[in-house]
Parts: sequence; C-alpha cells; structure tokens
Amino acid sequence: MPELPEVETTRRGIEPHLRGRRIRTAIARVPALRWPIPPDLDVQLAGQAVADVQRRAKYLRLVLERGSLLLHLGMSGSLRVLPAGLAAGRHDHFDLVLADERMLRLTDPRRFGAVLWQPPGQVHPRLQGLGPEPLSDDFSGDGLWRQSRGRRAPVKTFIMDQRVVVGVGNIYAAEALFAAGIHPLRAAGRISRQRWQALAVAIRTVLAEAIGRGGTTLRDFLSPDGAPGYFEQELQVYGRQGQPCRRCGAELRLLRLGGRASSYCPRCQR
DNA sequence: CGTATTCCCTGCACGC
DNA sequence: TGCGTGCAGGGAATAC
Repeated sequence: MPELPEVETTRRGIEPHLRGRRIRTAIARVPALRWPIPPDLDVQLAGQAVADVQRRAKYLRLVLERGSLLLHLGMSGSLRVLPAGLAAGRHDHFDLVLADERMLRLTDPRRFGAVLWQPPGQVHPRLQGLGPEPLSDDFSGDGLWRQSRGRRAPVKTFIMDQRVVVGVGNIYAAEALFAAGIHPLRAAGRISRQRWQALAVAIRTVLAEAIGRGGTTLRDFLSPDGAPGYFEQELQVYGRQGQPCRRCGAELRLLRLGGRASSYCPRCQR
C-alpha cells in the first residue's frame, strides 16, 4: 500500500504520540512478518524512551535511547495509536505498548511488512545500499543521469529500484513519468541529461504534493488519525487506463512491466 | 554484474 | 449465494 508519501503521512501522524514517551513492552503475535520479529524485542525495548520518529526510504525508524526500532508497512500495513489493551483483531500483529496506557498498533493483512531491531551504533543491513532521499539535496537529475548510463532496464523499473532513489513505488513512478513526458518503457540509459533533470523535478514534485494531501487512499490506506489521503483526486494516469488523458485527451493505455500495471499516455509520453 | 521472473500473504472485485 | 480467477501500492530470492 504505502509508498513514500503514505509512510511520511504515517510518520507525521504517530510522531506526536510517541516522541518523549516511554515504552512499557512490545507484543508480537506472529513470529515473523516479512522477516522474523526478534524474539527478545520486548526485552530490548522495555523502559526506553522514544527520542525521535524518522523515516528512511519506506522504513519508519523509532530512535530510542539505545538502538532503533524499524517498521515497514509492506503493501498492506498501517499504524494507529490506540488505548493499550484494546482487543487485537486477526491482522493486528504487533503492539508497542507505551507507559501512558496507549499503544502503537501495526495491522497488516498481507504480512509483507517488517519489524526490525537496529542495535546502537549500527546500520541495519536493510538500510544499507539505499539510494538518496528524493526530497533531499542528495537527489538530482545529474545523479540519475550518471547512474543510468549503459542501463537497458526500462526507466520505470529503474526509478523504482531503491538503490537508485528511495520511496518511488508503482503509483508515483507512473505519475512522475507522465509529468516528465517520458514513456515507461524507455531504456534508462537512453534518456538525455536534460530529461533526467525534468524527471527528477517531477519525482520531487509529485511526492511533495502527495505528502501535502496526506497520501493516496486506494482501498484502505488511512493515516494514523483515521483520515484518508486526498491525492487520489490528483492522479493523472495511475488506474486511469481507458480514460482520456487530462492533458491531451488521448486514451490512456496500460502495459505490464515485471507484473506491475503501468498506465501512461501514448501521446504525451515518449 | 544486470535483467526478468517468481514468490511471500490475504482480501477483494469480478465473471460465471 | 458460491466459487474460481486475477489483481493489489513492496521487495527479495532466484534463474538466467
């Protein structure tokens, strides 16, 4: 479900409830989500205060006094702050119980999410090798251009590679390519420096706008306070195949790239 | 190394 | 109503 804007929306929603609060314990109801949940996590976490709530790529990082708790929402995960002790439903897999009688609850029907422990002074292997944050100064069209030389992979696949740039998933890849006028199948290595700069701007703009609207609600994404995201109304191509392009009126098409639906405008995107 | 495919899991929309 | 099919926003393992 969540790409960068939804994860960032989630971060902003939970941060005020967590920062400075002390953890009482943690409850894992399944041994593993995407990866095993460390069995002694409750021992690691108990008594620690949350110093900060950060996001890196699509991971949330709860910075504690000693170490960090990493959470990933996968495709269907969501987080809410609830009264501690509220009965758990079938897909409520993990609770972080706070000393103030509230808890952070991770719900994840498809269980592609993750709960990981990063010891003090270490960078978790899952966070190693990640590309730049698209909203930071480390991200640039020139960087993309340089990295893409000689690459024959389709540009859409390339920008969804978390080693190239983080946080761009299927929805926002499609939207950014439309905004930049680039066909999703174009080989990454055959895009000019100038067009890479346009694409970098498009990625930034699309993500920032989506964050500003609280993310995209498809199916069931809700921010931790229960509000839906409103970016769906802004989508230009994602999920709109068969409908007219909002810019030129041509009928939007759909192709499949590595099993992922990719809609685009055959006239605006070359 | 780069690229394409497959799989993890459940829920849901759809067609029959 | 019930059942089968295909699809879903992520990402890693595997097979070339």
